[in-house]
Amino acid sequence: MAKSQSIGVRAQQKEKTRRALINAAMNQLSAETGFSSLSLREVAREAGIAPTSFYRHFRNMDELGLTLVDECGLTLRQLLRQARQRIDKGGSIIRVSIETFMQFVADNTAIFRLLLQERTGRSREFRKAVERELEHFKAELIEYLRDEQGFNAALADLQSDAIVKIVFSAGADCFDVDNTQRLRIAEQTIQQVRLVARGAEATRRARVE
Amino acid sequence: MAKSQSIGVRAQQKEKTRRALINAAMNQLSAETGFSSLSLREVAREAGIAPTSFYRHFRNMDELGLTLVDECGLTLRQLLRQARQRIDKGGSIIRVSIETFMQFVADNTAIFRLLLQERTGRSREFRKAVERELEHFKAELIEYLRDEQGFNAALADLQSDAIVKIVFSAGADCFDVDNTQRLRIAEQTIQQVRLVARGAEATRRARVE
DNA sequence: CTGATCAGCTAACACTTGTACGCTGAATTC
DNA sequence: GAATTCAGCGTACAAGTGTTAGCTGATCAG
Repeated sequence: MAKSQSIGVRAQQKEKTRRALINAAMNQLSAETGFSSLSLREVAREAGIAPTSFYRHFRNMDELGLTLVDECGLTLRQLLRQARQRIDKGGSIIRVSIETFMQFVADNTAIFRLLLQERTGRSREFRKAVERELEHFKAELIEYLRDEQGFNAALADLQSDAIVKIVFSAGADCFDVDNTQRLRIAEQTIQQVRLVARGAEATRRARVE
Repeated sequence: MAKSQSIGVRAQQKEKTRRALINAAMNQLSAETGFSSLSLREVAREAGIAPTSFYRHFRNMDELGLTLVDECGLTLRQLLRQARQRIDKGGSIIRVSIETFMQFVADNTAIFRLLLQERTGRSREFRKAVERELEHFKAELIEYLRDEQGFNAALADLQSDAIVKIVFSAGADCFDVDNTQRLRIAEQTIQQVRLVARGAEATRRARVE
C-alpha cells in the first residue's frame, strides 16, 4: 500500500523540527554572536520547542554545530560542481568558480562565517571538520590541475593549496562589504589566482628545460 | 629627588594587575574556548582580583580584547622588522620573514588564534581592528615590492595582498601540529610565496613587451 | 484493538553570569 | 599633618545557563 511505504508522519514531524533547530541556529549566527556563545535555550526557543526537547535531536550544541559545518561544505561543493559543468559551454573556469563562490558567501554569510571561524576556534573536533571541508576543495582542484592542465603532482598540490587559501581568505573580506565592493574583491581574487597559475606555469617551464 | 621622579607606587601596582588581567585572558584563550565565551569573572579570578575590580582597568571584556589584538599585531610587526634588518647581512627575505612569522605563531599560539578568529567573528569593531593589523603588514610589503623590486603600484598591491592571505592562512594550519610538521608548512609556504612572486614577475614582463 | 514507542512538555535543580552599591585603607597631593 | 584620590573588596541581585526526572498523548507495530 502507498501508506505503508510513506515515511511515517512521526519521523516526518521529527525531521521538520530538526530543520527548525538548524535554521534557528543559523539565524542566531547571523547576528553578532559567534557560535561558541550560542545558547541551547535560545535556539530551542526560536525553533519553538522546549529547551529539554533539544536533546531528542542532538546530544549537545557541538553536535548541532558539526552538522552545520558539514551542510555548508556540502552545498558549496555541489554549487561549484554545477558551475564547472556550465563551463563546458565555454568560459574561464577560474572566473566562473570564483564568482560562484562569492555569490555563495553573499547568500549564506552566516554559515560561511561559522566555517571560517571554527577553523581557528573551539574544539579540535570542529577544526578537523572544517579542515576536512577545505581538503575536499583542494582535492577537486588538484584533480583538475593534474588531469586537465597536465601539472605534476607536487606542483598541482602546492598550487591548489595556495589558491584555496587565497579564495577562502577573500571570502572573509566580504563580510562588512556592499555589493559593488564584493564584485571588486571577486575581480581582485581572480587576478590573484591567475598570478599563482602563471607562477606555476613559469616554474613548470623552468623545470622542463 | 629621585623618589619624586619615580612613577609612583600606586600607578606601578595598577599597571601590574593590568598585565595580570591581560595574561589571565591569554591563558584562558589558549584553552579550548574562544574569546567570545570568555567570562569576566574567570579572568578576574585568575588575575587574583575581585570581579568588580576588573572595571578599574577596562570598561568591559571587549575593551580587553581589543587591547590584546593591538598588542599582538604590534609585537609581530616589530619581530618582522628586526628580521628584515638581519637580512642585510645576506639571506632570502622571503625565507627569513616566513620563518620568523612561523616561530611567532608557535610561541604565541593563543593570541595569534585570537587574531585570526576575531577577524571573522564578534563585533564589527573587532573585525576592523584585525583588518587594520593585516593592512599594516600589507603596506610594509607593498613598500618593499615597489621600492626594492621596482613593481608598479597595482601589481605590488595585488601581489602583497595575496601573500598576506597565504601566510596568515598557513599560520592557522599550525595549530594542531607538532614541530616537524610546522617546519614542513613553513617550507611549503615559502614555495607558495615564490610561486606568487614568479607569477608577478612573468606578468610584469608581459606588460612591458 | 492493544501495548509499546517516543517527541515534546513542565517543573525544578544547582550554577554562572554581568553589574550596582558602598566601604576601606594605602598612596598621593597640598 | 590634613584632605583627597582611587584600586580593590564584599555583598547582593536579577537573569540566564545546561541538564535531570518524570508525565502526556499521538503514532506506531503486531
